[in-house]
Amino acid sequence: MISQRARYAFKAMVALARAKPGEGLQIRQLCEQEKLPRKFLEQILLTLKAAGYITSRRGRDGGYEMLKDPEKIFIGPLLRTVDGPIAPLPCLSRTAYKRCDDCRDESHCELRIAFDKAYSLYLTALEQTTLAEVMGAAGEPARQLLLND
Amino acid sequence: MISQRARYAFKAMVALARAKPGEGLQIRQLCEQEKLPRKFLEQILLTLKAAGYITSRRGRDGGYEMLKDPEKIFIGPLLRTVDGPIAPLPCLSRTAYKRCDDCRDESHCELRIAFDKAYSLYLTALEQTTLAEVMGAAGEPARQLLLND
DNA sequence: TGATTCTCTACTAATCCGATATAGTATTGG
DNA sequence: CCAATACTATATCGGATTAGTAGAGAATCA
Repeated sequence: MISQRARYAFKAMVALARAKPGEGLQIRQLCEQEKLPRKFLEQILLTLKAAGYITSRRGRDGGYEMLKDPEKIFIGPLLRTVDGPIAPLPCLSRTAYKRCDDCRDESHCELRIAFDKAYSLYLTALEQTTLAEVMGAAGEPARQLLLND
Repeated sequence: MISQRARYAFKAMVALARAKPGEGLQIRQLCEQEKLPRKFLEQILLTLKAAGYITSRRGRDGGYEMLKDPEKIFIGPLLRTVDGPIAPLPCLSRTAYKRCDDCRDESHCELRIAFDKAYSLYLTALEQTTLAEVMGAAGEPARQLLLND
């Protein structure tokens, strides 16, 4: 399960992507529109800003605004920014690789092999899907799930 | 990241699958061979037993033994029995489906759409891979990762 | 200047995770 | 039969993480 944090981040990004360019949104509007807890959201927006996704202005007419083109925002990195590493095992992580303490031979580790393929597919999909695509698909008539668990 | 619990479970299953049929392993052997904390492992073995993967015998020459054919043990369900639902969102879970509280229209939810495809691929892979396959692959010469994160 | 809005750090309550403790039940060799 | 052995079951616990709050501070603009 992804964290609540990641969900809020995602919702905020969608809202900001929908706002007219040049016109940002204030945190108050974000909270009210999407029903997000304000102070928690503040933190999240700061990390999104630090990661270069959005920008902000202080003062009377301040607010947050999308900085990066939604067609260039990929779900994978966005998720990683707020939730940290995505990999199911440390030894499968590219951004936070760590050898398992007790692992004798990584290339013959059953656990690693068990998750390698599945995770590779998962990550690739997340890294190729853009925020723009997702928003486009959400606007269309209706959708069928591909599959669930 | 999968839990420590799941890792221990996995290791124990591999060890039990390797043991000769008819000859089980005692928990002490499992702990020593794989360096697992004993009391924690006991709990895990109980849930594996409850799920029908293994069987056990009490008393002096007791122990645990593989019950299910490793060719019929799929990684996905195995993971689910120890770690619970795998899905990144409750609304994408088949075994533990739950609607998100604030969701107006599930079929147009950006968050859901963003993870649908990736998760579908992940789950399908995990549900098609067997313990036997993984153990076979681990025995072969060397392996290249498909990809990491 | 002062109202407004973002920024930054610290804090907290609740939950989860990994692990241990303890008491009990079944089996079997002697 | 009994004592040692091994599994069963439940309660507990410390530490880490998560979700969220508090409050002081800094920028902006009328």
